[in-house]
Amino acid sequence: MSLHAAAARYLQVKHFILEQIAGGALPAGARVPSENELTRTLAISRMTANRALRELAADGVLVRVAGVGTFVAEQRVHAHPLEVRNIADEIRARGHEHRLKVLTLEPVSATRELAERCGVKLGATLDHSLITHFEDGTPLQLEERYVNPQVAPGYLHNDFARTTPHEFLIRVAPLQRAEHTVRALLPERRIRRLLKLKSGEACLLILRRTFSNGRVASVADLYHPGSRYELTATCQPRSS
Amino acid sequence: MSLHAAAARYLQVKHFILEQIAGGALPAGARVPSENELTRTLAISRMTANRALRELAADGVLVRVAGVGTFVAEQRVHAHPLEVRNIADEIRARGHEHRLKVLTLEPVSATRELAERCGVKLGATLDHSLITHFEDGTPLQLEERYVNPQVAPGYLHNDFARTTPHEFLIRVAPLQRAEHTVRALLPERRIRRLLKLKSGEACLLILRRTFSNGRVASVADLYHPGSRYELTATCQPRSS
DNA sequence: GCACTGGACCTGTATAGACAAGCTCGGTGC
DNA sequence: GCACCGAGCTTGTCTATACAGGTCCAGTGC
Repeated sequence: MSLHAAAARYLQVKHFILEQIAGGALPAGARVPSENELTRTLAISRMTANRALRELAADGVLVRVAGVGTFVAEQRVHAHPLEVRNIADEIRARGHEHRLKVLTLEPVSATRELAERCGVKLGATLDHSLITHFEDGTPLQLEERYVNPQVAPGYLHNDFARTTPHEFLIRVAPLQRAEHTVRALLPERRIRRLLKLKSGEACLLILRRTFSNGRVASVADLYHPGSRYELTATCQPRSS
Repeated sequence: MSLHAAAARYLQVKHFILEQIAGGALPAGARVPSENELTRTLAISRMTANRALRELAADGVLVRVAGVGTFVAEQRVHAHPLEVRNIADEIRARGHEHRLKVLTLEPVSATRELAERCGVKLGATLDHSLITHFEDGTPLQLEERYVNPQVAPGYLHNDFARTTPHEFLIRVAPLQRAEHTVRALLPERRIRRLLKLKSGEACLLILRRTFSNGRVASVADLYHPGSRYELTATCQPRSS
Protein backbone atom coordinates (compact mmCIF):
# COMPACT_ATOMS: atom_id res chain seq x y z
CA MET A 1 0.00 0.00 0.00
CA SER A 2 1.42 3.34 -0.98
CA LEU A 3 1.26 6.05 1.61
CA HIS A 4 0.80 8.71 -1.02
CA ALA A 5 -1.50 7.18 -3.55
CA ALA A 6 -4.05 6.31 -0.89
CA ALA A 7 -4.60 7.49 2.64
CA ALA A 8 -3.77 5.15 5.46
CA ARG A 9 -6.36 2.51 6.19
CA TYR A 10 -7.34 3.88 9.58
CA LEU A 11 -7.87 7.28 8.00
CA GLN A 12 -10.18 5.70 5.46
CA VAL A 13 -12.13 4.19 8.31
CA LYS A 14 -12.35 7.58 10.00
CA HIS A 15 -13.65 9.14 6.80
CA PHE A 16 -16.06 6.29 6.36
CA ILE A 17 -17.56 7.07 9.75
CA LEU A 18 -17.43 10.82 9.28
CA GLU A 19 -19.20 10.62 5.95
CA GLN A 20 -22.04 8.65 7.46
CA ILE A 21 -22.34 11.26 10.18
CA ALA A 22 -22.22 14.08 7.66
CA GLY A 23 -24.74 12.35 5.43
CA GLY A 24 -27.20 11.98 8.25
CA ALA A 25 -27.02 8.20 8.29
CA LEU A 26 -25.61 8.43 11.80
CA PRO A 27 -27.37 11.15 13.80
CA ALA A 28 -26.13 12.31 17.18
CA GLY A 29 -26.48 9.58 19.74
CA ALA A 30 -26.61 6.81 17.15
CA ARG A 31 -24.62 3.68 17.67
CA VAL A 32 -21.52 3.31 15.53
CA PRO A 33 -20.48 -0.14 14.27
CA SER A 34 -18.37 -1.90 16.86
CA GLU A 35 -14.74 -2.71 16.28
CA ASN A 36 -15.60 -6.30 15.53
CA GLU A 37 -18.27 -5.30 13.03
CA LEU A 38 -15.83 -3.00 11.25
CA THR A 39 -13.29 -5.79 11.28
CA ARG A 40 -15.73 -7.99 9.41
CA THR A 41 -17.42 -5.52 7.07
CA LEU A 42 -14.31 -3.57 6.08
CA ALA A 43 -11.91 -6.50 6.17
CA ILE A 44 -9.48 -4.78 8.50
CA SER A 45 -7.87 -5.88 11.71
CA ARG A 46 -9.35 -4.87 15.00
CA MET A 47 -6.37 -2.69 15.88
CA THR A 48 -7.01 -0.59 12.81
CA ALA A 49 -10.67 -0.17 13.65
CA ASN A 50 -9.67 0.59 17.21
CA ARG A 51 -7.31 3.34 16.21
CA ALA A 52 -9.89 4.97 13.96
CA LEU A 53 -12.58 4.94 16.62
CA ARG A 54 -10.19 5.94 19.38
CA GLU A 55 -8.98 8.98 17.48
CA LEU A 56 -12.48 10.03 16.54
CA ALA A 57 -13.35 9.80 20.21
CA ALA A 58 -10.30 11.88 21.11
CA ASP A 59 -11.48 14.47 18.59
CA GLY A 60 -14.84 14.56 20.31
CA VAL A 61 -16.72 13.13 17.35
CA LEU A 62 -17.59 9.88 19.09
CA VAL A 63 -18.17 8.79 22.63
CA ARG A 64 -17.03 5.36 23.69
CA VAL A 65 -18.33 3.43 26.66
CA ALA A 66 -16.44 0.31 27.61
CA GLY A 67 -18.67 -2.68 27.54
CA VAL A 68 -21.48 -0.85 25.81
CA GLY A 69 -20.46 0.58 22.47
CA THR A 70 -19.45 3.62 20.50
CA PHE A 71 -21.87 6.45 19.78
CA VAL A 72 -21.98 9.70 17.83
CA ALA A 73 -21.30 12.57 20.21
CA GLU A 74 -23.89 15.28 20.68
CA GLN A 75 -23.31 18.88 19.69
CA ARG A 76 -20.16 18.43 17.78
CA VAL A 77 -19.65 22.01 16.70
CA HIS A 78 -20.53 23.61 19.95
CA ALA A 79 -18.35 21.62 22.28
CA HIS A 80 -15.24 22.43 20.39
CA PRO A 81 -12.59 23.92 22.62
CA LEU A 82 -10.73 25.54 19.81
CA GLU A 83 -11.20 29.21 19.50
CA VAL A 84 -11.37 29.26 15.78
CA ARG A 85 -13.62 32.01 14.65
CA ASN A 86 -16.26 31.36 12.12
CA ILE A 87 -17.37 34.48 10.38
CA ALA A 88 -20.88 33.15 9.81
CA ASP A 89 -21.37 32.42 13.49
CA GLU A 90 -19.95 35.78 14.43
CA ILE A 91 -22.38 37.59 12.18
CA ARG A 92 -25.35 35.56 13.28
CA ALA A 93 -24.35 35.99 16.92
CA ARG A 94 -24.72 39.73 16.43
CA GLY A 95 -28.18 39.15 15.06
CA HIS A 96 -27.36 40.00 11.48
CA GLU A 97 -27.85 38.17 8.25
CA HIS A 98 -24.97 36.20 6.80
CA ARG A 99 -24.66 35.50 3.12
CA LEU A 100 -21.77 34.34 1.02
CA LYS A 101 -20.83 34.41 -2.60
CA VAL A 102 -18.57 31.84 -4.21
CA LEU A 103 -16.30 33.55 -6.71
CA THR A 104 -13.94 30.69 -7.51
CA LEU A 105 -14.09 26.96 -6.86
CA GLU A 106 -11.61 24.72 -8.60
CA PRO A 107 -8.65 22.44 -8.09
CA VAL A 108 -5.25 24.02 -8.50
CA SER A 109 -1.68 22.79 -8.61
CA ALA A 110 0.40 23.76 -5.59
CA THR A 111 3.02 26.41 -6.19
CA ARG A 112 6.16 26.27 -4.18
CA GLU A 113 4.87 28.66 -1.52
CA LEU A 114 1.53 26.91 -1.27
CA ALA A 115 3.14 23.49 -1.12
CA GLU A 116 5.23 24.67 1.80
CA ARG A 117 2.30 26.15 3.69
CA CYS A 118 0.17 23.08 3.13
CA GLY A 119 2.88 20.52 3.69
CA VAL A 120 2.33 18.84 0.33
CA LYS A 121 4.61 18.18 -2.57
CA LEU A 122 5.20 20.75 -5.26
CA GLY A 123 2.50 20.40 -7.90
CA ALA A 124 0.11 18.44 -5.70
CA THR A 125 -3.56 19.13 -6.25
CA LEU A 126 -5.30 21.47 -3.81
CA ASP A 127 -8.91 22.55 -3.75
CA HIS A 128 -9.13 26.31 -4.08
CA SER A 129 -12.03 28.58 -3.22
CA LEU A 130 -12.51 32.31 -3.17
CA ILE A 131 -15.55 33.39 -1.22
CA THR A 132 -16.88 36.69 0.06
CA HIS A 133 -18.94 36.83 3.24
CA PHE A 134 -21.56 39.55 3.72
CA GLU A 135 -23.18 40.95 6.81
CA ASP A 136 -26.53 42.43 5.86
CA GLY A 137 -25.23 42.90 2.34
CA THR A 138 -21.92 44.52 3.33
CA PRO A 139 -18.77 42.52 2.61
CA LEU A 140 -17.01 41.61 5.84
CA GLN A 141 -14.59 38.93 4.79
CA LEU A 142 -12.81 37.80 1.69
CA GLU A 143 -11.79 34.21 2.18
CA GLU A 144 -9.20 32.64 -0.06
CA ARG A 145 -8.79 29.04 0.92
CA TYR A 146 -6.75 26.04 -0.16
CA VAL A 147 -7.85 22.63 1.06
CA ASN A 148 -5.83 19.44 0.98
CA PRO A 149 -8.15 16.87 -0.61
CA GLN A 150 -6.13 14.07 0.97
CA VAL A 151 -7.10 15.31 4.40
CA ALA A 152 -10.54 16.79 3.72
CA PRO A 153 -12.01 15.19 0.62
CA GLY A 154 -15.08 16.44 -1.17
CA TYR A 155 -14.55 20.14 -0.61
CA LEU A 156 -15.30 21.15 -4.19
CA HIS A 157 -18.65 19.39 -4.11
CA ASN A 158 -19.85 21.00 -0.92
CA ASP A 159 -23.01 23.10 -1.05
CA PHE A 160 -21.64 26.32 0.40
CA ALA A 161 -25.05 27.95 0.58
CA ARG A 162 -25.90 25.44 3.27
CA THR A 163 -22.53 24.61 4.78
CA THR A 164 -19.80 27.23 5.07
CA PRO A 165 -16.23 26.17 4.35
CA HIS A 166 -15.40 26.27 8.03
CA GLU A 167 -18.37 24.11 8.96
CA PHE A 168 -17.57 21.65 6.20
CA LEU A 169 -13.97 21.32 7.31
CA ILE A 170 -14.54 20.73 10.99
CA ARG A 171 -17.03 18.06 10.05
CA VAL A 172 -14.90 16.26 7.52
CA ALA A 173 -11.50 16.77 9.12
CA PRO A 174 -11.67 16.99 12.91
CA LEU A 175 -9.77 20.03 14.05
CA GLN A 176 -6.62 19.36 15.94
CA ARG A 177 -4.78 22.64 16.00
CA ALA A 178 -4.99 26.02 14.40
CA GLU A 179 -2.28 28.52 13.66
CA HIS A 180 -3.03 32.17 13.11
CA THR A 181 -0.96 35.02 11.89
CA VAL A 182 -2.41 38.49 11.82
CA ARG A 183 -1.16 41.29 9.62
CA ALA A 184 -2.18 44.78 8.71
CA LEU A 185 -1.73 45.94 5.15
CA LEU A 186 -2.97 48.23 2.47
CA PRO A 187 -4.70 45.85 0.11
CA GLU A 188 -4.19 45.58 -3.60
CA ARG A 189 -6.94 46.68 -5.93
CA ARG A 190 -8.54 43.27 -6.44
CA ILE A 191 -9.15 42.87 -2.72
CA ARG A 192 -10.19 46.48 -2.30
CA ARG A 193 -12.86 46.05 -4.94
CA LEU A 194 -14.20 42.80 -3.56
CA LEU A 195 -14.46 44.19 -0.02
CA LYS A 196 -15.76 47.55 -1.28
CA LEU A 197 -13.00 49.38 0.56
CA LYS A 198 -12.35 53.06 0.27
CA SER A 199 -8.97 53.76 -1.24
CA GLY A 200 -6.50 54.18 1.59
CA GLU A 201 -8.43 51.92 3.92
CA ALA A 202 -6.32 49.39 5.76
CA CYS A 203 -7.06 45.71 5.78
CA LEU A 204 -6.75 43.10 8.50
CA LEU A 205 -5.35 39.86 7.12
CA ILE A 206 -5.59 36.65 9.08
CA LEU A 207 -3.51 33.76 7.79
CA ARG A 208 -4.90 30.57 9.17
CA ARG A 209 -3.67 27.00 9.04
CA THR A 210 -5.80 24.25 10.47
CA PHE A 211 -4.45 20.81 11.24
CA SER A 212 -6.19 17.49 11.30
CA ASN A 213 -4.42 14.26 12.12
CA GLY A 214 -1.12 16.06 12.11
CA ARG A 215 -1.54 17.24 8.56
CA VAL A 216 -2.60 20.61 7.23
CA ALA A 217 -6.28 20.40 6.36
CA SER A 218 -6.51 23.86 4.86
CA VAL A 219 -4.85 27.22 4.71
CA ALA A 220 -6.91 30.36 4.44
CA ASP A 221 -6.21 34.02 3.89
CA LEU A 222 -8.99 35.99 5.52
CA TYR A 223 -9.16 39.66 4.54
CA HIS A 224 -11.29 42.02 6.59
CA PRO A 225 -11.99 45.70 6.11
CA GLY A 226 -10.01 47.55 8.75
CA SER A 227 -12.77 50.06 9.36
CA ARG A 228 -15.52 47.52 9.94
CA TYR A 229 -13.84 44.59 11.61
CA GLU A 230 -11.69 43.89 14.62
CA LEU A 231 -10.40 40.78 16.26
CA THR A 232 -10.92 40.17 19.95
CA ALA A 233 -9.45 37.62 22.29
CA THR A 234 -9.41 37.05 26.00
CA CYS A 235 -6.57 35.20 27.62
CA GLN A 236 -7.07 33.66 30.99
CA PRO A 237 -4.65 31.45 32.86
CA ARG A 238 -5.81 28.01 33.86
CA SER A 239 -6.46 27.73 37.55
CA SER A 240 -3.71 26.24 39.73
CA MET B 1 -2.82 -6.07 34.99
CA SER B 2 -5.48 -4.00 36.66
CA LEU B 3 -6.66 -0.98 34.79
CA HIS B 4 -7.26 0.91 37.98
CA ALA B 5 -4.46 -0.02 40.32
CA ALA B 6 -1.78 0.81 37.77
CA ALA B 7 -1.80 3.06 34.73
CA ALA B 8 -1.76 1.48 31.31
CA ARG B 9 1.61 0.53 29.99
CA TYR B 10 1.69 3.11 27.25
CA LEU B 11 0.86 5.81 29.82
CA GLN B 12 3.81 4.67 31.90
CA VAL B 13 5.99 5.05 28.85
CA LYS B 14 4.63 8.56 28.29
CA HIS B 15 5.42 9.49 31.87
CA PHE B 16 8.83 7.94 31.57
CA ILE B 17 9.61 10.25 28.66
CA LEU B 18 7.95 13.30 30.21
CA GLU B 19 9.92 12.88 33.42
CA GLN B 20 13.19 12.83 31.57
CA ILE B 21 12.19 16.00 29.75
CA ALA B 22 11.09 17.67 32.98
CA GLY B 23 14.28 16.56 34.73
CA GLY B 24 16.46 18.09 32.07
CA ALA B 25 17.86 14.79 30.91
CA LEU B 26 16.22 15.44 27.54
CA PRO B 27 16.56 19.10 26.58
CA ALA B 28 14.70 20.61 23.64
CA GLY B 29 15.94 19.15 20.39
CA ALA B 30 17.40 16.07 22.03
CA ARG B 31 16.85 12.71 20.50
CA VAL B 32 14.36 10.45 22.23
CA PRO B 33 14.96 6.69 22.31
CA SER B 34 13.57 5.08 19.18
CA GLU B 35 10.68 2.67 19.28
CA ASN B 36 13.01 -0.27 18.95
CA GLU B 37 15.19 0.97 21.79
CA LEU B 38 12.17 1.36 24.04
CA THR B 39 11.03 -2.08 23.02
CA ARG B 40 14.31 -3.50 24.26
CA THR B 41 15.00 -1.38 27.36
CA LEU B 42 11.44 -1.33 28.71
CA ALA B 43 10.49 -4.82 27.59
CA ILE B 44 7.39 -3.66 25.77
CA SER B 45 6.11 -4.30 22.29
CA ARG B 46 6.76 -1.85 19.52
CA MET B 47 3.08 -0.96 19.21
CA THR B 48 3.05 0.18 22.81
CA ALA B 49 6.13 2.32 22.33
CA ASN B 50 4.61 3.61 19.12
CA ARG B 51 1.42 4.68 20.79
CA ALA B 52 3.24 6.48 23.60
CA LEU B 53 5.48 8.39 21.21
CA ARG B 54 2.68 9.08 18.76
CA GLU B 55 0.47 10.59 21.41
CA LEU B 56 3.28 12.68 22.84
CA ALA B 57 3.87 13.97 19.32
CA ALA B 58 0.17 14.76 18.95
CA ASP B 59 0.39 16.72 22.19
CA GLY B 60 3.24 18.73 20.73
CA VAL B 61 5.77 17.42 23.23
CA LEU B 62 7.76 15.50 20.66
CA VAL B 63 8.47 15.89 16.99
CA ARG B 64 8.76 12.79 14.86
CA VAL B 65 10.49 12.60 11.51
CA ALA B 66 10.00 9.44 9.52
CA GLY B 67 13.29 7.79 8.80
CA VAL B 68 15.22 10.01 11.19
CA GLY B 69 13.96 9.78 14.73
CA THR B 70 11.94 11.36 17.50
CA PHE B 71 13.01 14.56 19.18
CA VAL B 72 11.94 16.79 22.02
CA ALA B 73 9.96 19.69 20.57
CA GLU B 74 11.26 23.20 20.96
CA GLN B 75 9.33 25.82 22.83
CA ARG B 76 7.63 23.73 25.37
CA VAL B 77 4.62 25.68 26.54
CA HIS B 78 5.58 27.86 29.44
CA ALA B 79 4.29 27.30 32.91
CA HIS B 80 2.26 30.46 32.58
CA PRO B 81 -0.23 29.89 29.81
CA LEU B 82 -1.16 33.53 29.51
CA GLU B 83 -0.27 34.57 26.08
CA VAL B 84 0.46 38.16 26.81
CA ARG B 85 3.14 39.29 24.48
CA ASN B 86 6.01 41.31 25.69
CA ILE B 87 7.69 43.14 22.89
CA ALA B 88 11.05 43.15 24.66
CA ASP B 89 11.04 39.38 25.11
CA GLU B 90 9.94 38.90 21.53
CA ILE B 91 12.81 40.95 20.23
CA ARG B 92 15.38 39.32 22.48
CA ALA B 93 14.03 35.88 21.60
CA ARG B 94 14.90 36.62 18.00
CA GLY B 95 18.39 37.49 19.08
CA HIS B 96 18.12 41.20 18.48
CA GLU B 97 18.76 44.21 20.63
CA HIS B 98 15.84 45.84 22.40
CA ARG B 99 15.87 49.49 23.36
CA LEU B 100 13.10 51.80 24.38
CA LYS B 101 12.61 55.52 24.53
CA VAL B 102 10.25 57.19 26.95
CA LEU B 103 8.50 60.08 25.23
CA THR B 104 5.93 60.98 27.85
CA LEU B 105 5.54 60.02 31.49
CA GLU B 106 3.00 61.89 33.59
CA PRO B 107 -0.27 61.58 35.45
CA VAL B 108 -3.39 62.53 33.52
CA SER B 109 -7.03 62.99 34.31
CA ALA B 110 -9.33 60.34 32.83
CA THR B 111 -11.48 61.44 29.94
CA ARG B 112 -14.85 59.86 29.52
CA GLU B 113 -13.59 57.23 27.09
CA LEU B 114 -10.55 56.42 29.18
CA ALA B 115 -12.59 56.23 32.35
CA GLU B 116 -14.83 53.69 30.68
CA ARG B 117 -11.99 51.56 29.40
CA CYS B 118 -10.22 51.58 32.75
CA GLY B 119 -13.27 51.20 34.89
CA VAL B 120 -12.56 54.34 36.93
CA LYS B 121 -14.54 57.48 37.56
CA LEU B 122 -14.47 60.41 35.18
CA GLY B 123 -11.57 62.64 36.08
CA ALA B 124 -9.72 60.03 38.14
CA THR B 125 -5.96 60.15 37.96
CA LEU B 126 -4.21 57.68 35.65
CA ASP B 127 -0.50 57.25 34.99
CA HIS B 128 0.21 57.83 31.33
CA SER B 129 3.27 56.78 29.35
CA LEU B 130 4.20 56.95 25.70
CA ILE B 131 7.11 54.71 24.81
CA THR B 132 8.69 53.55 21.58
CA HIS B 133 10.37 50.15 21.39
CA PHE B 134 13.23 49.57 18.97
CA GLU B 135 14.65 46.42 17.48
CA ASP B 136 18.25 47.05 16.47
CA GLY B 137 17.41 50.71 16.17
CA THR B 138 14.24 50.29 14.11
CA PRO B 139 10.98 51.23 15.81
CA LEU B 140 8.75 48.19 16.20
CA GLN B 141 6.15 49.31 18.69
CA LEU B 142 4.61 52.51 19.88
CA GLU B 143 3.09 51.87 23.27
CA GLU B 144 0.61 54.31 24.73
CA ARG B 145 -0.36 53.12 28.16
CA TYR B 146 -2.62 54.20 30.97
CA VAL B 147 -2.10 52.61 34.37
CA ASN B 148 -4.48 52.70 37.29
CA PRO B 149 -2.32 53.78 40.26
CA GLN B 150 -4.87 52.29 42.62
CA VAL B 151 -4.13 48.85 41.23
CA ALA B 152 -0.48 49.20 40.22
CA PRO B 153 1.13 51.98 42.23
CA GLY B 154 4.53 53.47 41.52
CA TYR B 155 4.40 53.24 37.74
CA LEU B 156 5.68 56.76 37.16
CA HIS B 157 8.78 56.13 39.26
CA ASN B 158 9.81 52.95 37.50
CA ASP B 159 13.21 52.83 35.80
CA PHE B 160 12.07 51.81 32.32
CA ALA B 161 15.60 51.32 31.07
CA ARG B 162 15.82 48.35 33.39
CA THR B 163 12.22 47.22 33.71
CA THR B 164 9.82 47.49 30.80
CA PRO B 165 6.24 48.57 31.52
CA HIS B 166 5.02 45.04 31.01
CA GLU B 167 7.57 43.59 33.39
CA PHE B 168 6.79 46.22 35.99
CA LEU B 169 3.09 45.54 35.80
CA ILE B 170 3.18 41.77 36.11
CA ARG B 171 5.41 42.21 39.13
CA VAL B 172 3.33 44.84 40.89
CA ALA B 173 -0.12 43.64 39.84
CA PRO B 174 -0.36 39.89 39.29
CA LEU B 175 -1.97 39.22 35.96
CA GLN B 176 -5.38 37.71 36.08
CA ARG B 177 -6.77 38.17 32.63
CA ALA B 178 -5.96 40.01 29.46
CA GLU B 179 -8.26 41.28 26.76
CA HIS B 180 -7.02 42.00 23.29
CA THR B 181 -8.57 43.68 20.33
CA VAL B 182 -6.70 43.84 17.08
CA ARG B 183 -7.34 46.39 14.36
CA ALA B 184 -5.79 47.42 11.10
CA LEU B 185 -5.69 51.07 10.22
CA LEU B 186 -3.88 53.75 8.33
CA PRO B 187 -2.21 55.70 11.12
CA GLU B 188 -2.34 59.43 11.68
CA ARG B 189 0.76 61.48 11.10
CA ARG B 190 1.98 61.52 14.72
CA ILE B 191 2.14 57.73 14.84
CA ARG B 192 3.54 57.46 11.36
CA ARG B 193 6.42 59.72 12.33
CA LEU B 194 7.19 57.93 15.57
CA LEU B 195 7.22 54.51 13.89
CA LYS B 196 9.04 55.84 10.84
CA LEU B 197 6.36 54.51 8.55
CA LYS B 198 6.18 55.15 4.87
CA SER B 199 3.11 57.12 3.93
CA GLY B 200 0.43 54.64 2.95
CA GLU B 201 1.79 51.92 5.21
CA ALA B 202 -0.81 50.17 7.30
CA CYS B 203 -0.53 49.76 11.01
CA LEU B 204 -1.48 46.93 13.32
CA LEU B 205 -3.10 48.22 16.49
CA ILE B 206 -3.50 46.02 19.54
CA LEU B 207 -5.75 47.34 22.26
CA ARG B 208 -4.93 45.57 25.46
CA ARG B 209 -6.57 45.57 28.85
CA THR B 210 -4.97 43.66 31.69
CA PHE B 211 -6.84 42.78 34.84
CA SER B 212 -5.54 42.22 38.33
CA ASN B 213 -7.81 41.25 41.21
CA GLY B 214 -10.85 41.93 39.10
CA ARG B 215 -9.87 45.50 38.28
CA VAL B 216 -8.25 46.96 35.22
CA ALA B 217 -4.54 47.36 35.91
CA SER B 218 -3.72 49.09 32.67
CA VAL B 219 -4.90 49.71 29.16
CA ALA B 220 -2.44 49.98 26.33
CA ASP B 221 -2.61 50.89 22.67
CA LEU B 222 0.18 49.08 20.88
CA TYR B 223 0.92 50.31 17.37
CA HIS B 224 3.08 48.18 15.09
CA PRO B 225 4.29 48.84 11.56
CA GLY B 226 2.25 46.60 9.27
CA SER B 227 5.21 45.82 7.07
CA ARG B 228 7.51 44.75 9.85
CA TYR B 229 5.32 43.07 12.40
CA GLU B 230 2.78 40.31 12.58
CA LEU B 231 0.93 38.60 15.35
CA THR B 232 0.97 34.83 15.68
CA ALA B 233 -1.04 32.48 17.82
CA THR B 234 -1.55 28.74 18.00
CA CYS B 235 -4.69 27.23 19.40
CA GLN B 236 -4.57 23.68 20.56
CA PRO B 237 -7.30 21.69 22.18
CA ARG B 238 -6.58 19.89 25.41
CA SER B 239 -5.22 16.45 24.90
CA SER B 240 -7.84 13.91 25.67
C1' DG C 1 -41.97 -13.08 41.29
C1' DC C 2 -37.18 -12.38 42.38
C1' DA C 3 -32.24 -12.87 42.91
C1' DC C 4 -28.33 -14.71 40.91
C1' DT C 5 -25.30 -16.32 37.39
C1' DG C 6 -23.14 -17.22 33.13
C1' DG C 7 -22.53 -16.14 28.42
C1' DA C 8 -22.27 -12.78 24.73
C1' DC C 9 -20.57 -8.61 23.40
C1' DC C 10 -18.25 -4.41 24.10
C1' DT C 11 -13.98 -1.51 24.80
C1' DG C 12 -9.04 -1.20 26.52
C1' DT C 13 -4.82 -2.85 26.20
C1' DA C 14 -0.77 -5.73 25.03
C1' DT C 15 2.15 -8.82 22.07
C1' DA C 16 4.80 -10.50 17.99
C1' DG C 17 5.68 -10.12 13.46
C1' DA C 18 5.56 -7.93 8.98
C1' DC C 19 6.12 -4.63 5.05
C1' DA C 20 6.57 0.16 3.15
C1' DA C 21 8.88 4.37 2.75
C1' DG C 22 12.06 8.16 4.24
C1' DC C 23 16.69 9.50 5.69
C1' DT C 24 21.79 8.99 6.54
C1' DC C 25 26.01 7.50 5.73
C1' DG C 26 29.64 4.92 4.08
C1' DG C 27 31.52 2.36 0.40
C1' DT C 28 32.10 1.67 -4.50
C1' DG C 29 33.01 2.95 -9.07
C1' DC C 30 34.34 6.44 -12.15
C1' DG D 1 37.30 14.38 -5.98
C1' DC D 2 32.66 13.29 -7.04
C1' DA D 3 28.43 10.94 -8.14
C1' DC D 4 25.83 7.04 -7.10
C1' DC D 5 23.88 3.24 -4.67
C1' DG D 6 22.67 0.23 -1.17
C1' DA D 7 22.80 -1.15 3.89
C1' DG D 8 20.85 0.00 7.98
C1' DC D 9 18.51 2.80 10.68
C1' DT D 10 14.13 5.32 11.47
C1' DT D 11 8.93 6.06 11.56
C1' DG D 12 4.25 4.64 9.72
C1' DT D 13 1.17 1.30 9.21
C1' DC D 14 -1.22 -3.27 9.21
C1' DT D 15 -2.37 -8.02 10.74
C1' DA D 16 -3.59 -11.75 13.93
C1' DT D 17 -4.15 -12.97 18.41
C1' DA D 18 -4.83 -12.62 23.25
C1' DC D 19 -6.53 -11.38 27.88
C1' DA D 20 -8.88 -8.20 31.22
C1' DG D 21 -12.72 -5.87 32.74
C1' DG D 22 -17.34 -3.55 32.04
C1' DT D 23 -22.26 -4.07 30.63
C1' DC D 24 -26.32 -6.30 29.42
C1' DC D 25 -29.58 -9.85 29.17
C1' DA D 26 -31.47 -14.27 29.17
C1' DG D 27 -31.87 -18.28 31.61
C1' DT D 28 -31.75 -20.76 35.92
C1' DG D 29 -32.80 -21.76 40.62
C1' DC D 30 -35.28 -20.55 44.54
